[in-house]
Amino acid sequence: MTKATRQQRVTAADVAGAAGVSRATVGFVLNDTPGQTISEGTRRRVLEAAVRLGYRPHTAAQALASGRSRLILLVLPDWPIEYSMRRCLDEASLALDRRGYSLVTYTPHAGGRARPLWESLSPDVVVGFTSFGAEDLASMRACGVTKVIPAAGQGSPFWRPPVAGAGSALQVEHLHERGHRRLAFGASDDARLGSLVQERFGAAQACAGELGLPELDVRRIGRDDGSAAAAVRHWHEAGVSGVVAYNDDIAAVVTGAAVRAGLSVPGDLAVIGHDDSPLAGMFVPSLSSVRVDTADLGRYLAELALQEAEGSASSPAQLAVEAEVVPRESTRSRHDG
Amino acid sequence: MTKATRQQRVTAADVAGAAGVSRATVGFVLNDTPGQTISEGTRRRVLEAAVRLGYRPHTAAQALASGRSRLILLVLPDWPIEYSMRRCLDEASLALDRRGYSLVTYTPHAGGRARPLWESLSPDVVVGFTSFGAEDLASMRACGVTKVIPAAGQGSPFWRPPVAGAGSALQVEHLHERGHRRLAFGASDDARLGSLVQERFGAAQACAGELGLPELDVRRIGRDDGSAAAAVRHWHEAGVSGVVAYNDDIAAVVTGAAVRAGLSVPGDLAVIGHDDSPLAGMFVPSLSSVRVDTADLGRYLAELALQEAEGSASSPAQLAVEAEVVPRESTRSRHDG
DNA sequence: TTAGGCGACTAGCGCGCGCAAGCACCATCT
DNA sequence: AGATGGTGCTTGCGCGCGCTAGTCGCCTAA
Repeated sequence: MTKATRQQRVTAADVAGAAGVSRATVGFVLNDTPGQTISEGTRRRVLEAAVRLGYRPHTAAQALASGRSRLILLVLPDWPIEYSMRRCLDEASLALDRRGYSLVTYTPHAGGRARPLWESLSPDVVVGFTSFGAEDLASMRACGVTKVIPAAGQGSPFWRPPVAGAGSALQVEHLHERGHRRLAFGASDDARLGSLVQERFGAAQACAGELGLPELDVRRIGRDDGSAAAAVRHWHEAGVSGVVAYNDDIAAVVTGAAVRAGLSVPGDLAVIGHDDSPLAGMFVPSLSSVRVDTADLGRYLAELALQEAEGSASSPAQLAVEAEVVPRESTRSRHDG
Repeated sequence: MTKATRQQRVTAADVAGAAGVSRATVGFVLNDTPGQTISEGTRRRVLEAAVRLGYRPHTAAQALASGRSRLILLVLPDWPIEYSMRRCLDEASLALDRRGYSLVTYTPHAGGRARPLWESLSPDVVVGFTSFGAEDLASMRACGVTKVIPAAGQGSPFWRPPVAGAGSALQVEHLHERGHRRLAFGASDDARLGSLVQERFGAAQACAGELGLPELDVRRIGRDDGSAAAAVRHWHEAGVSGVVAYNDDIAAVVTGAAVRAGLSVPGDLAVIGHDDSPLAGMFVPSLSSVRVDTADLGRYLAELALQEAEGSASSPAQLAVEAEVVPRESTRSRHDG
C-alpha cells in the first residue's frame, strides 16, 4: 500500500510528484507568487496535475503557514434582520469571494455562554453591525484578532448616514406629497435598536425641517403593551395625520391599533413603514414602505473589510444607497388609483 | 527585543517556559490527554501560567495537527427560517460548545457562485436542513469532508415526523375543538418548501382522519397572485369553516383575502397558522398559531452532529418535540373570553 | 576566457500543535 | 543485588503549506 493510496487527502506534494516538479514550484504556480518566474510549460503541467488530482489546499495549513485565515466574520445583532439583509450578505460574500476571502456570519445570543466564534475561527477581520463591548474586544485581542470594525470606541459604519437614514427622508417626503402636514414618528422600544432608531428618526426629522413641517411627534411603540393604542389616540387628538414608522413591524402595530380604535387607515391616519418586509404586503390594509437596495451596502461592507484585511491605502469607500418608496394602501389618498 | 516581546501571540511554548516544563506537558495538561499522568503540582503550574499569559490555542494549528477542525457547518435553506430557528440554533450552539465544537451557519444563495463555506472551513461535519445535490456532495468529498448529514441519498432528519408534523395535528385538533368540521389546508406555493409542506399536510390529514373528519381541501397559496382570494371563495362555497395554514404567512394571506372578500374571521372562516411568528400577534385579526419549542430540535441536531463527528455508537437520539397552540382572534368562538 | 547576470527551479525552515516514543527516577518484588 | 513496573516528564516527528535562501545552467558582456 503506497503512501498515495493510504492517505485520502491530495496534497501539494502529490501534485508536485505528478507534475514532476518540487513542492515549492506548485505553490508558486497556484498562488501566482509575485517575484517568481515560471516557464509556461511547467505552469501548465502543474495546473493540469492539480485539476486532474482534484487538489484543494488545506485551509488550516494555509492559515498556519501564512498567518491569515482569509475569513471575515460578520457579527449580526440578535434581532431578526435576516430578511432585509439577505441581499446584502449575498453581495458581500460574492465580493469577498472574488478576492479569496470567505464571509462567515455569526449571531451571538445574549444569554448564550458559548465561546464566541472568533475564538474558533481566527478570522482576519471581525465586522460588527453594532459596536463591541469591552469584554468582546478583550476576547478578540486575546486570540489574536486585531482587525475589528468598528474599532474600539467607534460607532458602526452602518448606522451612519446615509446608510441608516436614506429611506427615512423618503418616508417623510412621501407623506408630505400626499398632503400630510402634521407627522409623527413611531419608534421601536427595543433598546438593542437604539442607535438605528435614532439615526432614522434624525433623518426623518431633518427632512421634515427642510420641507417646513413641524417637529415629529415621537412615541415609542411596544409590541403588545398597549403603547400603540395610546400613541394612536394621542396622535389622533393632536391632529397628526401621517405616521413615519421605524420599520414595517412598527407600522403594522400602529396600523392595527388604529383599525381597532375605529380609525380608518389611511383616511384618518396614514402610515408608512420601512424595509419592505413581506409583512408589508400581507397586512390589511397593505402597508406602504421603503425598499432599500442592500446590495450596495453589501459591496461597501466587503470593501471595508478588505481594506482592513489587506491594510491597503484606505480610499474611503463611497456608498450610494438606493431607496425607493413602495406605495400601498396605508398611505393611499382619495385620488389615487 | 526578546522573542516573547516581538511576537504577539502566546503559544504553548510560552506557557511551557513560564511553567518550567516542556511544551508537550502543556499540551497534556490542557487537553487532559488520556493515558498521561501529570502530577498535581505541575498541572496547577501549567494551568496557572496559561491563564496568566492568556493562552489561546491556535485553532488552525490544532486543526492541522489533529486533523479535526471541531467545526460543525449547518447549511440553512435560502428561505427565511431565521426567526423560528433562532432558539434551535442557540441551543445547538450551546450543546456543541460544551463538547468543544463550534457551530457555523451558512446560507448559500441559489444564484451566488461564491465558493461554498465547507471549502474554506474544513468542518468535521456538514449538516443540511435539506438534502444535498450531487454537485455539493462531490465538492465536499473533494475537500475532505466525509461526514455529511443527511448522507447521500437520504432525506433530512428534520423533515421526518415527529419533527415536522408535530404542530400540524394540534392545528387540526384546535379547529375541531372549536366545532369546525369541514377543514382546508393552505399550502405554500414555494417549491423549495415542498417536503416540509408535504410533511405538515400529511400530519394534518392524518389527524383529521383520526377525528373522523373528511379529507382536507388543499390549495396552494401564493403571496400576491390572487390565489388566496380564489381559495377563500372556493372554500366558502364548499362549506369549509376552518383553515389550517402551512405557516403564519399563509395564514395571514388567507385571512387578508377573507377580510377583503367581506367575510368575517373567525365568524365565516377560522384560520390557524404555524410557528407563532411575530406576524401572528400583529395581524388584524390576530392569528392563532402553534408554537413549537425548537430548543429540543437544537439539542437533537447537536447530538446528531456529535455522533457523526466522534463516530460514537449511534444510540439513535430520541426527540420529543413540544408544541402548543397559541389561541388568538382568528379562531375565537362566540363563547370564548 | 571568465565574471556576472538572469531565468527557472529546489531544498528546507518555520508556523503551533498533537502525540508517539523514550528516558530518568523511584518503589516494589524476586 | 538485580529485575520489574509504574510515574512523570522530555525529545522530537509530522500535519500541509508559504516563502526565503539558495542552486544550476545558460547567455551575455568585458
